[in-house]
Amino acid sequence: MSEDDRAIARERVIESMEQSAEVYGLSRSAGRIYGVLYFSEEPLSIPELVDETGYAKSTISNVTRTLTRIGMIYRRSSEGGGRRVQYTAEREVWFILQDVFQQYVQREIQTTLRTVQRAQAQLPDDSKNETERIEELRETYEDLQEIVTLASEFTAAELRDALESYDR
Amino acid sequence: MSEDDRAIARERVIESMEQSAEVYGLSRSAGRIYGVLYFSEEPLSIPELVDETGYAKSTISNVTRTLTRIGMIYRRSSEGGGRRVQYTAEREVWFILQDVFQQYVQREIQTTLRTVQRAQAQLPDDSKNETERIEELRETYEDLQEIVTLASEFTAAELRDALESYDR
DNA sequence: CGCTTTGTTCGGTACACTCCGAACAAACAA
DNA sequence: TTGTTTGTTCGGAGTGTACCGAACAAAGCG
Repeated sequence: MSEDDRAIARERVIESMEQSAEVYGLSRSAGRIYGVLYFSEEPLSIPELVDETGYAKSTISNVTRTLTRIGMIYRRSSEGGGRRVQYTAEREVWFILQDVFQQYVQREIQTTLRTVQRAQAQLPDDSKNETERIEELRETYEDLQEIVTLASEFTAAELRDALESYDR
Repeated sequence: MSEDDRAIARERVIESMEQSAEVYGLSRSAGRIYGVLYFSEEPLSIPELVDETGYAKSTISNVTRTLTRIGMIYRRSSEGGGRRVQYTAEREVWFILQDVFQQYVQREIQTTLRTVQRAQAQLPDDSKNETERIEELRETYEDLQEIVTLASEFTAAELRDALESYDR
């Protein structure tokens, strides 16, 4: 098993992370930067990330900021006392997915639900077309909110177990 | 309760759908077109959708195609025998979310899992850094795949019930 | 057969987004 | 102090996407 083979396998997985990043609304560079940090043994600084990824310093700076904001990587204010900033990856993918879920899906469901509830409050229940539709929407979104809220409190294993053991 | 109030409530909800569409990777126009169809009592043709939404005919044509492809709306080859194509909305929001899930999330998880499995197969288990990381990834993604597969077979109510009644 | 209506396709414009490089700020080293 | 390293910010080039209008195809109606 050569070092080359390991590097190739690593590269494939990182490419896959670039792909996934796009699916989750991030840039390819974000996927690569995360991937490099994911496989790195030690924390990396911005210049080191420039070397590893080939991206410009400014790109690294901007992308690390957003990755830090959404909790995919962590920023440590240097450990040698120097000015260098160090980054490490959150390696629990499940945590990351929960965060993305929370920030995008859950938020979207909540605002939609609020809009629907407000719209419904201003309408009478005279079963006109709009009124019925809005009622249906509200019910669905209340279910959704409950599901997402519960799911975000589970670990992946618990969630899997809950679904596998559920008897209809 | 005036017709105006109803129209205003309707408009608010449709705006919310435009927003949601963007979250799910669709265009705003897709959200509005779906929303108009969602509230419409009868099926609508392309010219009618042009009137209702203000979008250009070509935009309606393109967007209805993609909405039809992903199952958010249905296309009926005219019911008066004429050439007009009629569109109706899928009103079960849960079905739509399942489809989106299936097409985007599930697919992404599957390709990632395949990549990780292939990478792992080419590496020995000598517990080097890359090898460990890839093993962790594989486990997480196997859990994820199982969760998503199971969840996509549930109705919203069942899923909610499964989570609510699960005792850790 | 024209003429109208409907729907698709194609080229173009406007806009947002990604990434780069340069300029700048801040801290350390000599 | 001056020079060097690190990190952020800003302007711009390149690219993709949404949407529009025009041209075109296809079908019904006189």
